[in-house]
Amino acid sequence: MTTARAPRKTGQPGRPGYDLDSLLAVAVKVFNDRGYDGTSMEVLAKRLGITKSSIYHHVSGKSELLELALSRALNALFAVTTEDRATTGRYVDRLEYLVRRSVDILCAELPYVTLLLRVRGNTDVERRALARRREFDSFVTGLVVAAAEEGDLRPGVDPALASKLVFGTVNSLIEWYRPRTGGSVEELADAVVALTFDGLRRT
Amino acid sequence: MTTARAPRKTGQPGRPGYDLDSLLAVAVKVFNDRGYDGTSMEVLAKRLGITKSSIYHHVSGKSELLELALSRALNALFAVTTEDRATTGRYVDRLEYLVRRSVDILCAELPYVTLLLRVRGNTDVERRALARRREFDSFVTGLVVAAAEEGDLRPGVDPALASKLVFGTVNSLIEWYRPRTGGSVEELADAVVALTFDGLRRT
DNA sequence: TTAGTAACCGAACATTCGGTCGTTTGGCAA
DNA sequence: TTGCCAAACGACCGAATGTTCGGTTACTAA
Repeated sequence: MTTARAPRKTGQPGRPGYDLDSLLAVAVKVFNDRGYDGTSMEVLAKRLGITKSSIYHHVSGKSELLELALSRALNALFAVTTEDRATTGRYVDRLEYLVRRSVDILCAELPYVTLLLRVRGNTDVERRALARRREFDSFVTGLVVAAAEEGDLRPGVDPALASKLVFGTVNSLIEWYRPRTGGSVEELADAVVALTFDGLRRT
Repeated sequence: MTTARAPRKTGQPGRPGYDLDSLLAVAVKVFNDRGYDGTSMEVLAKRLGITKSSIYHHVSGKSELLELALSRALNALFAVTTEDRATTGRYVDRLEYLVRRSVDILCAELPYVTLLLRVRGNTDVERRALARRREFDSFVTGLVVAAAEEGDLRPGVDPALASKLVFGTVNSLIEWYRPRTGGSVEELADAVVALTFDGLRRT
């Protein structure tokens, strides 16, 4: 569990070892295991199988690792908001599409999104990420409000509350979803949409 | 924001100041703001308005603060599992009751439950808390499975998945719920039950 | 006034933290 | 073989961390 050697790289000149991407992947995994603040460069190095100082060859510091990871998650999420089916058609349908695609991205970029959803705002890097995340949230809330105005939502549901709860459901996937445990991502997205839109109880 | 003096205490002998409960309340708030690992005894002392060393008069160390807080949250949650309406009647109704009461407790003990839901398992204290939390989760899953067997759930819903999603929804409250922002806790519990059991879409 | 008591203080401590530096290693192309 | 270069190394640094300890302060009850 301590050392986990043998990265990658082929063909290129220079000594073989980690490149930025493969190093980041390991780092994010460790950050999720122990929390960002709970992860020292020392234990990170140990899990990488290299020394502390070697990490600084790839990255300027601990916070850059965080920034790279958070950007990746945020870019993936924001990309959805400009997709065709998220910007045209009835708003319920846009909303359903957004929920579905969010599940996709959450699963595809699981470690990065996990890290994003746990950011507290202690540093500038974290605060910037939180600001972008709020942007995404307000896009979602806008969809729910518009869907309610179009009369496609169950009456009596507060749109602001509903959007928080729905994306609470989606985001809670990071607490337990692990790839390759039976069933495709599409089936999972179906289940999430079914539950959030039609509910649990037999009708 | 730095110093936040003036605790409480009356009548009793001894110098006035924090007692364990009032100190713990502040500590948990800070832990939630910055994360447990991201909170040093120094900044904690500053927010308490006393010195680092004074904290050790009330508590044996940082980890005891965490343990006290986590126990409080877990005890509150487990208390529900032995209540009458959670152990008798049709299983859907038990489940609905449990969801409703979980919302209550989440709101009533918000800081403590928030801390609990963010534990990563870095130390023994955290791992013990995670183990007790898993116990609670399996109680919930048991209810969902039984409700499905009684035929009260929408067909085609995987019980294990459903229980994870429903409690994902409930637990996501900690991300945004703040006391006294319009509406009682009961109304919130109603909304959560309505959404999880009947869904978002107009029927 | 005097005890008793609960809370607080300040200076120190060993350890761990994130980060720097100059040097070495291993694979490629010429 | 040579030269290049990306990657890794080990020793070190100042600052921050959690904790300890002996002493002080402010209140109550007698």
